[in-house]
Formats: sequence, C-alpha cells, structure tokens
Amino acid sequence: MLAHSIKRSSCYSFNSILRTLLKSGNFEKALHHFVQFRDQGFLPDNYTIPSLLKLLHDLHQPLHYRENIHSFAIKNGYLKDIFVTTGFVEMYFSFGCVASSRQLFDETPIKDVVLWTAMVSGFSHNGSGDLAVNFFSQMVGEGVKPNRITLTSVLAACSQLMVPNLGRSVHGFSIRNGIFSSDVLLETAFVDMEMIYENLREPESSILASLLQVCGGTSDLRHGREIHGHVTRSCRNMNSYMMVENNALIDMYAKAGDLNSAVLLFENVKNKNLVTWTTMISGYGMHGLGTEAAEAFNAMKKTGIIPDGVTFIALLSACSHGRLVDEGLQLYISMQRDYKIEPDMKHFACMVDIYARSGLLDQAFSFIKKMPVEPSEFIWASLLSSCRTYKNVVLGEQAAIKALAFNQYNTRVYILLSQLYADSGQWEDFSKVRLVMKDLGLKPTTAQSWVEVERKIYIFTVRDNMNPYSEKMYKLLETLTETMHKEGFVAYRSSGCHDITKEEKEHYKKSWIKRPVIFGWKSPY
DNA sequence: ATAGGGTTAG
Repeated sequence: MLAHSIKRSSCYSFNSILRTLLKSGNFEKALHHFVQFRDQGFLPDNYTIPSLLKLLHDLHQPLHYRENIHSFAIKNGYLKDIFVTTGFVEMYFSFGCVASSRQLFDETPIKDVVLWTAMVSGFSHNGSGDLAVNFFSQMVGEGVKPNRITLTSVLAACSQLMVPNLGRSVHGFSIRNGIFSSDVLLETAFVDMEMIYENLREPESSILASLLQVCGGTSDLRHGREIHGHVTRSCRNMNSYMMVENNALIDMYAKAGDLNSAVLLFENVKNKNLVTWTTMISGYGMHGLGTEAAEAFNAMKKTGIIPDGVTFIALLSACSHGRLVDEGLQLYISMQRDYKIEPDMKHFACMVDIYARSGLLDQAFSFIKKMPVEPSEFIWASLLSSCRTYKNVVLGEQAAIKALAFNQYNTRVYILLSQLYADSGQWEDFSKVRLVMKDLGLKPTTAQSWVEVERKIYIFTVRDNMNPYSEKMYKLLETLTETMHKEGFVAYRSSGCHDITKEEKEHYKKSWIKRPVIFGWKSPY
C-alpha cells in the first residue's frame, strides 16, 4: 500500500518534470530524465504517455518505438483514458497511418471535442479534406460543440477543398454559436474581389495573401494582377508588412504561369527575406529551370541568409523537375551536413521523385526502403506514377498496393495502375482494376484544364469535342506535331484507356464477365 | 490538478 503510493507520487513528480523539460525544448534532458525514471523501475502511467509520445516525436524516433508504447498502453488499460487515445490518434496521423487513427477513434465509446478535432485536423493534414469536413459534420450531428481550434482545423480543410460555400457555412455556424476564431479570416478570403473595393477598410495582409493563393492555384492571372494593382495603389509601401504581400505576389505569378512577372517583381523587391528567396527558387523549379534555381540559392547564401527545411524542399523539387539527380543528392547531403536540417517526409518524397522521374526506379525504391519513417501514401503514389511512365509493372504493383493500404478509395492510384497495365498490354489486369473500381463505386475522373481568354473561362478535357473551337484546335495540334517530327522529336503515345483497339475492346468485354471477387494481388511484404 | 487537438508569405 505504502510502496504503491510512493510510486504514484513519484510518477506525479516525474510527469511534472518531464512536461516542464519538454515545454522548454530540452529534449535531451527530457530523455535522460525518462531513462533515469525507467531505470529506477518505474513504469509510465496514463499521464506520462502523451508526454512520452511528444518526446519521441521531438527526437524524431521511428514509429516502431511508439507502437511499443501503444502495446504497453493497451496491456495496462490506459486506452480507457481519452487523453491517451488522442495522443495515439495524433501520433498515427503524423505518420500518415490514417487507418490506425480511424480505428482507435472508432473503438472509443465516448468522444470529446478534442478527439473529434484531432480527427478533423489529422484528415486535413493527410490531404483528406473531404473526410475532415465529413467528421466535422458528424461531430456537430452528435451534439458535440466545436470550439475555435476545431473551426480553425475545419476551415483549413475547406480551403484545401476550394469550397468557399462550405467555408461560409462554417463561418455562419460559428457566428450563430458564438464561436469566433481569428482564422475565419481564411474564409473571408474567398469573398468576391469587388467586395474589397467597396470595403472601406483596408483588407488585411492575410486576406490578400489567401486571395493570391487562390489566384495562383487556379492560374487566375487576371484577378492576381488586380490584387497587385490594389496593393501598389494602397500606399502601404512604407510598412514592413509589404513583405508578406510581395512574397505572396511573387508566388502567385510563378504559380499562375507568368514567371517573367515573378522575376521582375523579385528583382525589384529591396528587402528579400528567406521566404522571398525560397519562393523564387520554388518558382524556377516548377518551371523546370533547375540551373536558375541553383543560381538563386547561391545568390541567397551570399547575402548571408541561412536556408531552412522549406528552402531545401524547393531546391530538391527543382532538381526533380529538371532531372538533376546528382545535384539533388548533393543538396540532400549538404542540407544535413552543413545546415543540420533533419529531413522530413517532404524531403524524402522529393528524393524518391528525383530518382523515379529520371527513370532510376530501383534507386527510388531502395531509398524508400532505407527511410527512417513509414513512407506516406503520397510517396507510393508518386513512385507508381513514374512506374507508369517507365512501364515498370512489377514495382508499380507494389507501389499501388502500398498506397491503397493507406486509402482504399484513392482513385488516382487505380487509374495510374490501370494505365500502367494498358501501356504494357496487360488487358486482363487492366479490366481487373477497373472492376475493383466499379465495385468500390469509384469513377474514373477526366482531368480538366482551363484557360481564360477575354474574361471568359474555357474548360477543356482530353479528346474534347464539345468546344466550338475544337476543330481548329486539333488542326493546330496536327501542325505542331508535324513541326515536332520535322525537328526530330518523337511523341510518346500512351495506350491508356482512351486508345483501345477493336480487339482489345473485345477482350475487355470478355473479361468483364469474369468478375474478380477480391483485389487480386499479393503484397510483396 | 501533471496530460490531448491549430497557428506562418515560401
């Protein structure tokens, strides 16, 4: 009895100290403290576990260690404590293990606002904005009242999904329920531009930045330029926060395809900070200008600005788009050796892409296998994409299986895999994939693109015949193709689902009858 | 009475 109470009180003070050390960022001391505690024969209690998970996160420890803590927590019945459950939910989300988080959530009988919020933000961070919004409405439906943190998370998901109306209704909801968040500004960003001119008040930098983000993302140069004009007119040049507007404008021009304007503005900006440089590097990169990106990086270093993790993401992705394998590897090494930056999932994804886009699929795969953390769904899907380009069915299948283990409903993965099969003439496998999609209720989506000409937006798709200019456009394409041939270029022609010959169609119809019941591949693991 | 969810212009 006495021993028990001593242990309990020791746990109490241990937990307090651990928490304090973590808060002040003394991770090494915190680890030392934990090791001492453990060596004295004490075991973590339910109060310790959330802190312990945070410690392992801060020390970049692999998933494996945390799974041990998960087993430990299960054995001791600590998952009855919602604080512990929430910790694990958050931890699995951070490793991209969405299914594990979801399972934990489902197994929790009584869910509070924090657990619900962890789900909303977890989905949002893993690129599932739709599920984030879905869980938010479930939560409201079950009578759990969201707070400002929940709203911040769900609004982030709304803006990710580009659904301003949903954002507006969330905003309306928060007003009706008396919940206010400074981040509802995010939603305001979607309010129509003309409204800004009618508004007496000067729009916040953050609103302008969000609007520019939308302009960049939709290649809406016209609105982007209008905002630029607005910023220039609104005598805020003397203010320091002009930095935010300029950086957002440079990014917008680069993303909307007008690299010249981006460079022009960049060169005219007097005080460039790390974000300005990184934006320009990333702009060059997305236009395939690896050399210019590298030059900008060198120029930045000369000014004494120290790059951070995001700068290296921009550089590595420039290498991947410019097929610069050796340069990418050198940067990846230098980042860790010279700047002490720990690579995270995004850097890993860039490295995989650098190898894979250059056709070095085996090197991409061995890089994945050597990663210290569980590769994300995105990494597998991007490997699959390159497997399709280079027609590597064996590796492509493995990548697809891995990606689908994260999310069974990833339409893009099925499409890529079926195209890979089609390109390789494996029509039976092609139809198998399409049937699995059909069983799951997934529809192949046709990619759309659009262009704005004289205030009118023209949307078009592959083999589009609906456009009144279709005939003219295809004639022009023919001329272009001819010119390319004359110049010595050979067009790569995909034999994807649009290009099925008569025999292949017959074959496809036949195999349609043989409905596979389950997903027909075995995991290589 | 010690713990869990969000936050950046790139």
